[in-house]
Amino acid sequence: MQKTGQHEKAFNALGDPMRRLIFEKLRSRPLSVADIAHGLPVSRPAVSQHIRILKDARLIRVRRSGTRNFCEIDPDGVLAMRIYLDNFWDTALAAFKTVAENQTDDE
Amino acid sequence: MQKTGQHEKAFNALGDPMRRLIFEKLRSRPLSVADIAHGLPVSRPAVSQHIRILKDARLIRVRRSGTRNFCEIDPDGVLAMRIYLDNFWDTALAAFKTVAENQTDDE
DNA sequence: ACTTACGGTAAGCAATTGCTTACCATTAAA
DNA sequence: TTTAATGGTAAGCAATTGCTTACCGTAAGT
Repeated sequence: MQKTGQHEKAFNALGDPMRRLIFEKLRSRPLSVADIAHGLPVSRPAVSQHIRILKDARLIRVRRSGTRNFCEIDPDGVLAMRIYLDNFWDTALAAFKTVAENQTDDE
Repeated sequence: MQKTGQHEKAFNALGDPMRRLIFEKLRSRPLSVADIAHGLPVSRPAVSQHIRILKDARLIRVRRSGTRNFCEIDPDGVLAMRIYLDNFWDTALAAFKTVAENQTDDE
């Protein structure tokens, strides 16, 4: 009973360029919200809102430390997308084969 | 020199629920535009517009046959996303390790 | 030639989304 | 305790996006 689409929210979250940018920033190391906002062409509250969406999609995790919120990649959401795409890939290629066979249906 | 982000358009395209639905419909077999629209809660022109975006993202291909346009999965866009995520996965996990090591920095 | 099926495009509208500026709460430093 | 740093949330606005209807072109069928 897999709860329909953990990947749905993830795709939705990464559908936005700014969120992909934030996601990329966290690729190599955890950063505080302010750190993330620094250098981005949007305000800090805007970043906060993006962070919530990324968190809901389980693409990042937020860990509080003092007054700062450190964000880091959450493997769960990333894995969900990988699994979905890997699975999609397999069935799509299988379908391709079937079509090819039916097309070369020659005996 | 990889041309910055073939995956960008793909993530953008799959960021929309209706486009994910269309994408899913094509998973097992090619379908005409009308076939895709049939059963969806939106008009056929709406489907046409989604198809263009999916095509631009190289997630689907369109092959004309008589008066019908058959859509099918394009492995290119899917592969681009897979490669991006696989790569992301690797570097993110490597970063996790580094953090863990520095955290247990006890001598 | 007429008609029907298929489907792309444009214009306009409605809903959603992303951003900003407030404002407030919490924690650490003075 | 006062002050500064950090950051979440709300309200409002602007831009984008997705949808519809209308229209037109092309290819098959009659």
